[in-house]
Amino acid sequence: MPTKPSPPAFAAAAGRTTIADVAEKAGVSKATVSRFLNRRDELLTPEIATRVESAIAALGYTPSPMAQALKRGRSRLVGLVVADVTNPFSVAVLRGAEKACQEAGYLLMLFNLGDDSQREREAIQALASYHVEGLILNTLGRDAGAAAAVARQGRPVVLVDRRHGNMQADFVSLDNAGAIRTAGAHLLECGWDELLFVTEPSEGVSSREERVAAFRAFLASHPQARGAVFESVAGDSQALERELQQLRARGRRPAVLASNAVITLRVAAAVARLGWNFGEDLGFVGIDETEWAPLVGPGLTTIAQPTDALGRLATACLLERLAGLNVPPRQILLQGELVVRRSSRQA
Amino acid sequence: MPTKPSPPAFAAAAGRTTIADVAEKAGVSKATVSRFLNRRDELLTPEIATRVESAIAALGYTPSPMAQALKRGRSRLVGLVVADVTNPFSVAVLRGAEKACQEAGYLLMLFNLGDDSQREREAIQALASYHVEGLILNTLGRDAGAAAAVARQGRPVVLVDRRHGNMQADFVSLDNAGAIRTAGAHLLECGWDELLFVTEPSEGVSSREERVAAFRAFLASHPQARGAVFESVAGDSQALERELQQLRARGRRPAVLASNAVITLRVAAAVARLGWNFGEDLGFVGIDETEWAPLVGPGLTTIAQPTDALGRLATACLLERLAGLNVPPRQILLQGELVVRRSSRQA
DNA sequence: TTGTAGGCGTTATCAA
DNA sequence: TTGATAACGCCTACAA
Repeated sequence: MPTKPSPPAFAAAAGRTTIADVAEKAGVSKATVSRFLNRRDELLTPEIATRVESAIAALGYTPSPMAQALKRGRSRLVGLVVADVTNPFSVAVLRGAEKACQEAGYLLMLFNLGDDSQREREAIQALASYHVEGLILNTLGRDAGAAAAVARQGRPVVLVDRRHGNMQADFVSLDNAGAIRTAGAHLLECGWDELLFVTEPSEGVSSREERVAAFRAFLASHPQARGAVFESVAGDSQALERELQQLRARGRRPAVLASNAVITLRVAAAVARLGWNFGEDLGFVGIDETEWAPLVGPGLTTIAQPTDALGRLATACLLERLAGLNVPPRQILLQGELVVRRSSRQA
Repeated sequence: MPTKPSPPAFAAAAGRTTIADVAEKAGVSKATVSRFLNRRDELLTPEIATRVESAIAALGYTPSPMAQALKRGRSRLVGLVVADVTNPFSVAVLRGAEKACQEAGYLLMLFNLGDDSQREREAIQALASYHVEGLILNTLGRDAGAAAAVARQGRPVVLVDRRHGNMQADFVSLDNAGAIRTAGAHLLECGWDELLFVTEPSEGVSSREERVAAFRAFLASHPQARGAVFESVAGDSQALERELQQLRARGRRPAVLASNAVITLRVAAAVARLGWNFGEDLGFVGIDETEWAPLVGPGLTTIAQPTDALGRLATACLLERLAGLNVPPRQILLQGELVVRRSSRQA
């Protein structure tokens, strides 16, 4: 009994077309096809080159990135780990990073932690196992081990918005101190002088800590302003309302500086429940520009983060490292932009 | 001069530890390790099993998914293509899908089109080249070819929210007609009887078309209501304002039904510019629940889509197909939930 | 300039 | 029950 004579043909039909198929069709060796693909410069006979070229076209051949990765150790994959995709800031950064990756011929593999910082190690390992060439991290970095291990393997890591304890890596972020100063100065200029900085509990998130510290520093250097810090926890809206009432009892020109969009949402909800009006009963500036900021109350003044640039720069840093750049960890801080609306209007 | 005697040691240090390292350490063959990993049932000598086990633990070995994918043709990767990550609906679906994937031991590879439908083919090919086992598509499907090719290769495709012309595939979506009926009936009950359905130009997006058609059907079956459809294009806010003014001129109880969150944003902006109040000058219901809906004006009534369930079900469909389920394309329609706020309040 | 052969890390087939 | 060995699709010395 003759065994089936056509296992290769069958395989080709079922699977995708491989370099061997191209080689056969062109009547050359696999090596020649590979060379044609990678280093066209290495003078191939024009005739052979065209033969290979048309075979590739005819078969619609594309190299398998997985096989390439396996062989060369490079995958043209960049891993992006986000603490929470639900966060518009992260999504905006993601888009910037994605564009930059695309332009450089890289593919972005996204891993979302869903705000479960336990999963960070798992995420990094998963990504590493797919041989991502580098990592962009917008995470807590509670578990320094995983990222450090990747870095030690010589794969560059870039941190966005959140530093990781002692990790040595490029870092790209909003200039938090500058943003706070801008916001605070704006509020003061508009006559709001009893300030409350509302933030999520810092829980080790560096950007939150930096913003609080910057706010305190701002107060110290502006004696004409009075201010306090309030940590708003997720479930407890009553505490926030009480705090706002006390704030208003303290001064005639009270204002809130919200440390991010999540807090802005909470403050806006509380203000609605209290029946107050932004820009009259309470001044307001929030970090993070959102599509809905113009629509809440009379419009909310915000500090817009350069999210697209953050994503692009993070990617750029990564690609430079990939290209061999070997300098100490860099820190890139970008300015926020004040978007004035009526929540901070002059008295 | 002796050449370096330890290329393997070096390679192991620089790269990751491989199955060969484990085999060596345990004093067995690679095949045995592989068997231990995959089919523990195939009775291994307990002693060998433990030896392998501890070698794996000692080395911290994890199999390389890429090598596995290369060998078995399966990658434990699911591809998700989104027309626009900026869309909160897509992100919410993404989260649901991601959870389901994680639970099943799959990794989600995200590709974002950035609303550039030209890139769909490119996205699908990129994903396919990484041997994703299946595809979840939340896209226009203008270019039927790419997805169809994947499907033809026996890789399941699931469509979310948007159908693709003639493509035969599982489809998971909001029950658009039901949602429109619910919203319309609610407005009528509350006394709003001069309706305007505002939508983005349909541009071949099936969900948009279905919603418009459902609205027309609703009008036809409710003679007491009067209504019209308005297509709002991205840049032209003036046209929308004019339309709203005409609407209000037509009837004493005018209301808008917004076909999604993008439109809700535009309508809210127009209403703010006109100085109107939702729930007084204009009734309102919008499809898509958002975090900011409670904060705009007196609170916006919405139809919340079961985004998490959509994502999970899409994944479930995919996994069933992967497991060999072979039935004709299914269509899974989920109900939306009416979230009543004051924008639709009774006269 | 082109082809042969070996190996990347796995799994699967076949002997032993 | 275990171990060689040959692929998977690709790249790259090295040889021709």
